[in-house]
Amino acid sequence: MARPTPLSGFPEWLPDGRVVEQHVLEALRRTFELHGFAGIETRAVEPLDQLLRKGETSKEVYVLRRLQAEEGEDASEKQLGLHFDLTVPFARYVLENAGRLAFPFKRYQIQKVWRGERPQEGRFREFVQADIDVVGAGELPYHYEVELPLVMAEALGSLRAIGVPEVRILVNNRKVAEGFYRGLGLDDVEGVLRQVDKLDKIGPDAVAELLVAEQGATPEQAKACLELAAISGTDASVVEQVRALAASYDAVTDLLETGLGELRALVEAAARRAPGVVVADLKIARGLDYYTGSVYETVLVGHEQLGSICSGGRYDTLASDGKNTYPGVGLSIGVSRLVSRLLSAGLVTATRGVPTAVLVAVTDEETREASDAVAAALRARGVPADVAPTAAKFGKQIKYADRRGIPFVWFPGEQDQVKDIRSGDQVDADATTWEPPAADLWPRVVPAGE
RNA sequence: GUGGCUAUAGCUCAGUCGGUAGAGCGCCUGGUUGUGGUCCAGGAGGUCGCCGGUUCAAGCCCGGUUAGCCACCCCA
Repeated sequence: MARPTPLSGFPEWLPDGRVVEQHVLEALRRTFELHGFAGIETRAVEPLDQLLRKGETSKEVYVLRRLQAEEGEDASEKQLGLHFDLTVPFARYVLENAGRLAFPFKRYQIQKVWRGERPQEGRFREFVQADIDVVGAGELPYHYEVELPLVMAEALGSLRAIGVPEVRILVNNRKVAEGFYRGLGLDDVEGVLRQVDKLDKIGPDAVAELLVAEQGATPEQAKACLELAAISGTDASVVEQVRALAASYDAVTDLLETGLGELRALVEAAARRAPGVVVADLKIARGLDYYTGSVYETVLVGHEQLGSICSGGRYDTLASDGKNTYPGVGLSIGVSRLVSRLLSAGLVTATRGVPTAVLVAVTDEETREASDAVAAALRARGVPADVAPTAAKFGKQIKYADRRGIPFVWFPGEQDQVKDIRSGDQVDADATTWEPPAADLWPRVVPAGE
């Protein structure tokens, strides 16, 4: 078979990259569980009509079909698509299991998702998301909108030790934006948000033009939108700035006041519990139209161009079965986006790509069993050990270990010896008692350069 | 979905005016008694993405196609 070419947008890591990814996944899972989130996994597919409820995303959904599907089979059976996020499957799961779940229900979910996008750096067609959501039955207290981003701050903060840069969680509140725009007399809130969202890419002048041309705003309304978008800060003073701005345009509404109250609570709590991490930023819009309260977007400091690595928000109707509605709030980390940057920018590295801590050399094939016995004795005590593939010259066997990052080579004999191939130190050793230093026992993930 | 760029050794790339293919790194072997990395010597490895056209002659020019990268869109 000819050598296959890589498929763009379907990332695969080499073993040492996988070590990094798994460390990240483990760290996230641990933080989520420390905060009481229960883990679930949902199937990879959902009925197509469920997936399409979000509207615009339809083009991105991969549909599933049997290769030999009969003509007309698709019509009689329910069409299936691969899920493109974890929120839609979760909503379906909540409805399906509502009678067996206890609300408010806190869950985390770490799975692959698929999107038919044009790939780019940090943008994939198959990638891993790590979601946390809290969903209530009928109602959901506001304080969860404060707590969830702080859980994510803690989860991402736990990765600082391996070299992950600082994060900044930018927050806004849909009620603030909507209340402000409506107060100005702009009723196409979605449209305005979409234009304002381009601020970082095309600049304020171009956004102002778009607001006038596309949204039918007056130049003064456009100016007000830009002034709102320019407000940001880490304390409650942003609330006063917004209120003053709205007053100056006579655009104060009840909705705006409600949103400002919520934003203030979030910023104040965050300032106490995770100082400097959460920043109120009134230009954060989020394209998704189902958010109804707080919205969140997270950037890696120094890697802002990568885009958001963790986003989410509050939605009043995560799910609804007609009789009951289930409001929720959640965030999702783009694990693949994060890990791909950690690896490509050389921020984080694994000490080795194989688990093996000790390579047991083979003197000759007649005594391979003795080498196997050494490896077995090491493994029995929890030391990952491998046996050399051939009884090649010891130089080659050492090289075999070196190329894989295996730190120790064991030489069986009258008196067994073990060599630390980094230092060259070689000492007598006994397979029933010898242990490598704790730091060498398993591969570790460390900041690059250490 | 729209637009731009690219495609040569395992990797990163060079290849002039169109004249049958190069470097560095990596890999293999050797430098005597079974201990790697440095150094030295030697070696293997290419359908120049694919299909067609122009030409005496194409890696190079032209058309198509596929794939990759980047930007837009959107988003993790």
